[in-house]
Amino acid sequence: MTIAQVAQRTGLTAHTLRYYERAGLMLEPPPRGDNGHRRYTERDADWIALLTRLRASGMPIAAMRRYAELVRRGRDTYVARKELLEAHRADVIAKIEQLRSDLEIVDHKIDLYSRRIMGEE
Amino acid sequence: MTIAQVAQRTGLTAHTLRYYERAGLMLEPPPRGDNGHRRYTERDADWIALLTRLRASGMPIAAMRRYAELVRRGRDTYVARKELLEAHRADVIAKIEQLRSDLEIVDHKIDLYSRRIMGEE
DNA sequence: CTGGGAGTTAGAGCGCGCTCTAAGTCAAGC
DNA sequence: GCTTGACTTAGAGCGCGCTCTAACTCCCAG
Repeated sequence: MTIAQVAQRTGLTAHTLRYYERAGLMLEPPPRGDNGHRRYTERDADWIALLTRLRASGMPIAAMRRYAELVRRGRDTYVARKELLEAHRADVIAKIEQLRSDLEIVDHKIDLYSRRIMGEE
Repeated sequence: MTIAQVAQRTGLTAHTLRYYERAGLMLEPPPRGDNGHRRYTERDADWIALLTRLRASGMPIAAMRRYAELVRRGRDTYVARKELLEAHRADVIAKIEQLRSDLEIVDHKIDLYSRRIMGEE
């Protein structure tokens, strides 16, 4: 798989894929073909897909790097990995709650404007 | 009210309050005392509190500026204000949905590790 | 043999939202 | 008078996550 294909598949750009690699997010740097081009495996693509999900949920690059390091270190980091994800999970839930609460104010304001608009017309 | 008091109350720093003012987020620049210091009114503090809620819900500074402009322009912008907030509301809801969906993957992974840890011990 | 297209690198640049610095003014307390 | 502390300004700097540029190599089609 070429970098362009992985980009296509994951929605990231080739630039970003190289950036992620530099940032230490890959389990191992993808091997190169004779021409020096990266050749990604299916497993790489799956891993990158997972990264995009973690990223989309607001996990910082630094935490993703820590996670990648744990995965690289193998089976005896299951507990640490689980803890890392649980911490992230708590962050996400807190964020959702925060958004929900802020949404109330927005809704309230919208309501207010609705009534004012009604009152005028 | 001094800038420090408003900072205290809103959780922003004095630096940020001045930045918001420069960014055009205030309804009007707070008047100054004889010493040239800003003197905020209760209404200013309320407005800033609203800004922090909008900000916390992810509204960009630029959108907050547009909203402030509408408020400054007075009563005949109710519809536009409502539309702006409704657009923001849709953004927030979409974000919440996105987070919820990403959370599923995280939960799934946590589950996986739980079972692996169990299996090993 | 000549383009064109896809990849490579190191490193610069950008947009956002602050955050801080430097240099200055002013008022109150010792 | 002198220090301390709260404020003022213009503008620089920062952290994050990309995003892009320049210069290069390689390969293939015409």
